[in-house]
Amino acid sequence: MDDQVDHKNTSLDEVIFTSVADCLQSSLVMDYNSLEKAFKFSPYNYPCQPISPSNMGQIVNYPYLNLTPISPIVSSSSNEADPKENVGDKSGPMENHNDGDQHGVDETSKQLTKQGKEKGEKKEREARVAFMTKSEVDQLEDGYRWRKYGQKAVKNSPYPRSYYRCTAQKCNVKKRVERSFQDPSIVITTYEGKHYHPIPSTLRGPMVGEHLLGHHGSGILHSFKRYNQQFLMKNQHPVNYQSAGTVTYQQSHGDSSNYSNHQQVVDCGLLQDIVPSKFLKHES
DNA sequence: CGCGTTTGACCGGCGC
DNA sequence: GCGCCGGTCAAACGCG
Repeated sequence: MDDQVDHKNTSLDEVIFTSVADCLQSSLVMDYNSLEKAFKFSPYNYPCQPISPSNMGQIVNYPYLNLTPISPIVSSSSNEADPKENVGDKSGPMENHNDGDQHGVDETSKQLTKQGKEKGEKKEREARVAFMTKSEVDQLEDGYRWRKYGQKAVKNSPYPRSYYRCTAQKCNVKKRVERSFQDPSIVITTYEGKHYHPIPSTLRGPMVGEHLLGHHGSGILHSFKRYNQQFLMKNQHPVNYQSAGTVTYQQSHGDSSNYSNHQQVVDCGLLQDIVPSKFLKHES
């Protein structure tokens, strides 16, 4: 592939957001596979993006990740009929999707495969959240246990994409891990779905996140959706959860800077998702 | 033996 | 209809 990023997909040349809010306000629909292209705008050009207290909420749900938001990029991951119709003011049947979708993507797809789909019913996908990680290891330690169920070569990339599924029972959260072909030191991890269980306590002992999430183990997307709700209130825009899409973060991984990184994250409002607003007052 | 990984086959969506 | 591609399945295999 050459340098041209001119595709049938929406051109990502226009896709530089400084906050999740920007992303959500945008009607842009970005395919997951376009993340790779989008990333080239973000990793080093925006090493210290403004961190909104809201988008940090997502990170809480993966307490093992010490993430620094770089360029949050919203991607519609919904397979809803036409993305063009999916964004914007769609008031379709998905607004109440946040609490009843425990059946998950996997079962859905499997059922669709083996039983055939209902007429006119399309497979729905969870919104996805992508993280960029500068790491030599592909597997991020995010506190959850994953089982690899597939690996595929990625077109135009020498690096394969690995598919993982959460090993927890009835948890259909999946993630994809691949390396950026433009910068092999960058690992792109995409989470899909939400955890409805606590973080396994076997890793590194009890974590803050485990307690905080214990009530429902919300998961990264849960917060994301909650953020959307906040965003909704702030902006009075109907935002379709399903079209909320992918948000991209960058993580510094595997060295002593982790902690400071984490501190930075917290300082920037990491706990907004779970900590009363008084903790955030200093920011506003 | 249980759990996780590997890997080729298979399937569905999509563009031509 | 055909081919490409992304995603998933599942048997075989490895490891502790």
